Amino acid sequence: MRFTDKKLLSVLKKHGYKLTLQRRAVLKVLSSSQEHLTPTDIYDKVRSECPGIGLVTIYRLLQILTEFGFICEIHANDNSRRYLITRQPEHHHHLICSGCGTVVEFTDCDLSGLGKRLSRETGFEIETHLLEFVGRCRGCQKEAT
Amino acid sequence: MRFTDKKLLSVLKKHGYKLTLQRRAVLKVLSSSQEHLTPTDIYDKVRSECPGIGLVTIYRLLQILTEFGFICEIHANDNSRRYLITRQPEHHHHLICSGCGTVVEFTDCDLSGLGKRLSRETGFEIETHLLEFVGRCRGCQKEAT
DNA sequence: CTCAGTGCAAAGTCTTTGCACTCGT
DNA sequence: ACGAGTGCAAAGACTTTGCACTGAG
Repeated sequence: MRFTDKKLLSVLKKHGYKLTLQRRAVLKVLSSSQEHLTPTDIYDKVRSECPGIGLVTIYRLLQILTEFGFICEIHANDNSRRYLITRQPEHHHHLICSGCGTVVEFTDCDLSGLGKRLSRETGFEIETHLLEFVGRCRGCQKEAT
Repeated sequence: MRFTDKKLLSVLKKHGYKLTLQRRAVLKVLSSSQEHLTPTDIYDKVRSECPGIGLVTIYRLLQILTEFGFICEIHANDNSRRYLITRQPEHHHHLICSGCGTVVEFTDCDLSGLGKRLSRETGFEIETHLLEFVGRCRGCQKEAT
């Protein structure tokens, strides 16, 4: 599941944000991408549709989306800095392809048993957890052979 | 479990690295800290013992330690950039206190069932995973009351 | 004595901020 | 027409690199 750009636009509008060409273009790119993108990745993709756009505009929209919880970061892909993708608002996790960067979201992870055990052993009061799986998607498996 | 500075020094020596005062001081700070530290955090801590040290030296040692796999990053603590801590070399995970930043390592996580299910459902060939729990340690729970 | 290691300063990235102009409402 | 939003350029924050000096082996 994933937000459409229409949905995102309507939320922005409801909160009094203006629906500029730039924002429409960025949201289109974000909502239709399966990969986790850096601000610069988004910039490059958006420019074909919206040539004059500035990188700053992307940073500013990303910040707004983050406040709404529409953005989440991918961590497992080490070397890189800060990867972003639109998301569903419920608690969820990611399965990331180490080949092409495609991200699949999944929601069901039963970690309550492990959480309880850690809590018992360490005295910590568990608040949340972060879980990412990394692997190769079908396409990238084929490529490797 | 955690590497002592002695152990780390002996590995460096074995690989032909010189054991300078600066390196000794940084390793002492790293190996005795329970928190995840930024390069600047380390810098501040080391300066009391080794006043003339440069931040650059810390970056350079961190890079060496990373190559050996003695460093790992903490991700769950959002806002911040790049947090570091000495580690045990086996596959392991972290339990992080959202109050004081203390990090506890744990090794046993049974995610093979979940991994298999994801693999079946998505066609991904799972390679690895990243798991972090965030909570409040005993001390920080007391503080809150 | 030798050269890896250091610290300084400068350069490179990435991100944010200030400001005048533009365009959605 | 108004003010949020934009793009430029400049400033900040973080990290890496070049270079001459220092000190561990």
